[in-house]
Amino acid sequence: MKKNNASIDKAKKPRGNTKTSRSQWLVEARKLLIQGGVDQVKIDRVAKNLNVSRGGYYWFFSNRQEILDTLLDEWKNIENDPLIKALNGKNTTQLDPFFRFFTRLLRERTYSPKLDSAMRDWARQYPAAAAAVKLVDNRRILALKQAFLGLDYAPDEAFIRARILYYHQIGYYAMNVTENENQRKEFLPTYFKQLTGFDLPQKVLDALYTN
Amino acid sequence: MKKNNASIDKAKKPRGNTKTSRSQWLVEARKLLIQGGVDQVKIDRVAKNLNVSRGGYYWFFSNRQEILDTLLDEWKNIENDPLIKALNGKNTTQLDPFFRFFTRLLRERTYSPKLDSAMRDWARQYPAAAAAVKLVDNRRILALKQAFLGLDYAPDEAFIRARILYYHQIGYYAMNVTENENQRKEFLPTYFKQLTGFDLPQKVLDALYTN
DNA sequence: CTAAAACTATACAATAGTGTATAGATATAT
DNA sequence: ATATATCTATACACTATTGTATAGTTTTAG
Repeated sequence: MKKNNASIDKAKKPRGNTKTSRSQWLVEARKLLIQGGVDQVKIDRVAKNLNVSRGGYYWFFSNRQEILDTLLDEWKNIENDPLIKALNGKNTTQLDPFFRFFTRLLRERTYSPKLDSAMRDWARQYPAAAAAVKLVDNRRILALKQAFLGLDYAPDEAFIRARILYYHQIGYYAMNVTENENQRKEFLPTYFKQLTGFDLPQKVLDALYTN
Repeated sequence: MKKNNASIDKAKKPRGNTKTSRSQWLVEARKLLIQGGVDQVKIDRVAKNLNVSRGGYYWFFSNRQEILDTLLDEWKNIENDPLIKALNGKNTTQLDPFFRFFTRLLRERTYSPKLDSAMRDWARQYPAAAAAVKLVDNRRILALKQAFLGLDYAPDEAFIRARILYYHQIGYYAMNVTENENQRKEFLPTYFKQLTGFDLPQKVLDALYTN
């Protein structure tokens, strides 16, 4: 039993006739963004999904653009990027970053490829989103390049391999591939070999299946 | 000098007070679809871009959905898929399909990756679009697999290579990469080697630079 | 118990977009 | 020339969505 659910939001008890919080509006708006893209993030639909009238929205945000920009900022924040975290952990072997990277993609727990896609779509219309996407992509590709350098690839090859691996993943999700986790695990060793140039150790594969 | 511009549309001269044609509405709507996604395809904006009032739209189409569905159908049609055409041409060597495939992607003349992206976005909201995207993707991946089989890869490896190559391209464009044609040509040999397992012959590379 | 902070709900005005109805314009066939 | 098929323009009704204004509710502090 949790002592105080309100602490999820601001760690302080709300005073008045409160049903929602700023972060609840954000969570619900993010869902709509993921499902249907920016244009589907409509204040009245968010309110409806929160079982609340639109009125409260304008208490937390000044207009529609503000919640969109907030979602963009949160996504852009490096602290929230599971892929970067996966690549930057502590390593026993130089392949560790790749094990973690693939695991993260496979599991789709902390990483939301659909949110990424939504941001990419938005980027076509909205320059600020385009800038954010570029930043995030470059950051990830650079981190991947570092990982490939750790495998002793020459800088040029490391860069191209980083791009192929990253672009491939983007495409994989952009395609909305409907494989389930087990099917994806089946293909994993072949993908891993092709994309990194190294065999996926049986130990690592087993670990993916057991927990 | 063209004899008759109207022949572009229906090969018959329009009779009355005509400023647009069905296909002009489609062309203009497609532009909006590419630029901003389905939700940005608004009849009044298409009309404005055609310098015409909305009135005429409902002569050619019965409602908004109809032009969207028409765009989807046209895109889905295999006859209009430059990537399939590229892969299915006549070959001197077994690498020819790949030369043509890469050329098509590089040139971006007949192939519109942005339209592909827009369709993919739409697919998240609209089941018919999702089905079309799946169909087109599977068709292309299968054609790529055939090309890889021509290089004597085992069926499994051919399939995974087809996917990696295709997904990679999807991602490449989904990322809206801002490289110009020359930059892309520079990377081409390394990409080609990584993605096909074969060297790009100097002759082919030269041909890309000269014409 | 009461005040007031912190929202919520409702009503309203304004704008954007769709679809319909209909009168008007015009190029071609005859 | 003129009839008519083939559009175009305009006006209207309707719906969706945003933003504002304001009165109402409720919970906690004191």
